[in-house]
Order: sequence, then structure tokens, then C-alpha cells
Amino acid sequence: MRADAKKNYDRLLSVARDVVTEHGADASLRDVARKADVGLGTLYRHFPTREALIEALLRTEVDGLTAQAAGLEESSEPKEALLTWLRGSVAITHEYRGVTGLLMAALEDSESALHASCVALHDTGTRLLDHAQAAGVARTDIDGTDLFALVAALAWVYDQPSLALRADHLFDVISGSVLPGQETARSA
Amino acid sequence: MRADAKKNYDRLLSVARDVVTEHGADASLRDVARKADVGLGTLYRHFPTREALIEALLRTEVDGLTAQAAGLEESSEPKEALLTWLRGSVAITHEYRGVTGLLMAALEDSESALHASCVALHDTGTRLLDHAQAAGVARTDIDGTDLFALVAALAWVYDQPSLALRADHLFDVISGSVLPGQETARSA
DNA sequence: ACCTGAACACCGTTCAAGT
DNA sequence: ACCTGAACACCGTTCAAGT
Repeated sequence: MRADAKKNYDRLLSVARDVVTEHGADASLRDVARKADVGLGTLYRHFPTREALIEALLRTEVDGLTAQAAGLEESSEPKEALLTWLRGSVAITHEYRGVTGLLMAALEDSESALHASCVALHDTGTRLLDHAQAAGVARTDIDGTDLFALVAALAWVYDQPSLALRADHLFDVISGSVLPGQETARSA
Repeated sequence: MRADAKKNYDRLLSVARDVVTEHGADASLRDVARKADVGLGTLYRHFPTREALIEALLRTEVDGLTAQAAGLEESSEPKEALLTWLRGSVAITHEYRGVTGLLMAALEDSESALHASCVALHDTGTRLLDHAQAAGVARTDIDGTDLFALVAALAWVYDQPSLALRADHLFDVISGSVLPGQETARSA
């Protein structure tokens, strides 16, 4: 990548992080280009689709979570590992308002720029769920895709401003349903 | 209402039902007016906001569900009553793709045209939940607003095309968590 | 190679002008 | 009273023209 191209790419990503944080996943791409002092065509050259831009915003976090999960599999109890992953997974998918729908759609759309990240989340969750089920701490009538859907639904809940105060409680309700037993006690 | 106005109103509503069914809650209002052979200003006169239009589309069903719930309170077991209401409630809120977010936002926005319908759903659900809790068949650590949020989250799940095949299963998972069955006969 | 911005086809919303 | 559609300020997306 040429030096000036890299500069534009970085600037676009940095501006996009702010704009998408403020306006959500359907923020104006024109606005991003404008604030980055870059032609509209330049944005489209670097990020051919909205998904490509969102993907670039999420990649670091998704990769980090995937890496963390590998460690969790070895160092933690299956239940605690899954719970930790659930928390991180929900946190990432609702980091930017409105990405949840995009992520859900991308799970089955191999053309989507978000597809790889989705599959990574899905597969990691599936593995941790399998372990928890084998250990007898997770209900066995759901699979990895069900778990992914519950994560997405929870992320959607966190996206709703009017539910901000009870989102953590609803997380406990749903995660407690996946991992029955004593209350999940996620508060510190 | 003048006769010609009523004709336009009815035509708009009928066209809107088709267009919103096809394109979801963020369908083009211009498109609705065009297909109804009505000026754009006429649409805005009858439905000053998008919420007002959606509200007109949902009103009949919401009222029907509220009326049905009154009957359920008397004729059914508290558990079955709540379960029936949950099913109906989810069905209504995902009848048109994407209304779930609007409904959730309208719960706390008394200016929204959807506010009354939201409150009706919320309050009916709360009453049925209270009864079920009093009868000892529903968990007692959630309130009516939590229930409303779970209904909305489920409706969101039903809205996702990629989850169509497992939405019913996820409904069972979550409703089973609200109304625990025999498998939760365990020490607390 | 890469960047730019005009051009096109859409929106939502308002409001003067008509009947 | 009610209806109309132009007008305004926005979009997303493409692509010829520039460096």
C-alpha cells in the first residue's frame, strides 16, 4: 500500500470509529469521508461495503476474543470459560449500536465482509459450549448456533437505551438458562 | 372526516400493510404514497410520523391481544395464560420486520404514537406475570419490564431470516426460563 | 496506483399553492 | 378541509477525469 493510501486508510478508520460510535452501524458514510477530509470514492476504494468498514472496526476485538478463548479452554472450568466468553462476546457485538443485525445476517452470507468474524465467534462459542455440555454444566438441548443467537439477542438488548439499567440482569437470566445451577452471580 | 379523506386514509393503510410487510419498518414512505396514488403531503397529514403509521397497522392486533388476555386471566391456569400471551405478543411485535426497535424506544417515549400500544402490551404482560408469580409458576426475580424486554428480544430473533428455523426453539428456551418446569425442582 | 467529486437515483420532511 | 407536488437537504453508489 502506498504511503498516502495508508494515511487515508488509517484516517478513515479512526474517524469511522468515532462516527459509528455516535450514530450506530447505519451512520452516514458520506459523513465519515467528509470528516476524514477524503474523497467519497477513496472511502469506497478502501471499504467497498459498509460491512467491510464495520469489519475493520471489529477485527481487533474479535481476534482478541478468539485468542482469549483458547487460553480459557485450558486454564478455566468449562462453566467459567463459557461465561467469560459470553460476556466478552456480547460486549463486542454491541460495541457499536446496530451491528447485531449485520452480524446475524453475515453468519450465513459467505460474501459478506463480516462473515469470517462471525464464523470465528460462532465456532469459538460452539467449542466452549461443547466442553461445558460434556462437563455437564450446560444444557444440552441447544447448539452453537442457538448460543450465537442468544448472544446476538442479548447484544440487541444492550443496544436499547431504555433497557440500559436491566441489560445486565437480562444477561444473567439468559446465561443462567444456558448454564443452569446456582445463580450466575456476575457482579463483583 | 370527509369522505375523500377517509378514502385516502384507508387506501394508505392498505398499501402500507403490503409495503411494510415486504420492506420492514423502514420502508419508504414515498413509496407508500406513490403506490396509494396519493400526494406525499396527504400521507404526512394522516400519519405525521412513521410511528403513527406503524401504530395504525398494529392497533387492531394489540387491542385484540389485550382483550384476549382479560379472558385468559379468568379461564386459564396462570402458567398457560402467560405462555399464550407470550406467544401472541411475540407474534404481534415481529409481524412487521424491524418494528421491535421502534416499540422498545416507544416504551419510555410518551410522545411516540406507539407509546399507548407499548404500554398496553407492557401492562397486560405485567399483570399475567404477577399472577403466575403469585401462583408460584414463574420466577420471581424478573418484573414486567424484563418480560417485555424478553418478548422484544424474541421478536428480534424471529425477525432474523437466518434464525427462522430455530426461533421457535429459542422461544421455548427463554419462556422456559421465565416459567421453569419440573427440571428446576431444586434447592435454591 | 490512487484520489477526487460530479452525477444519478433515491430518501424524509415541509409548505405554498391549489380545490 | 383537504390535497398536491415542488423544494430543500440529505443519502448510497458509481465512474470519468485527474495526479
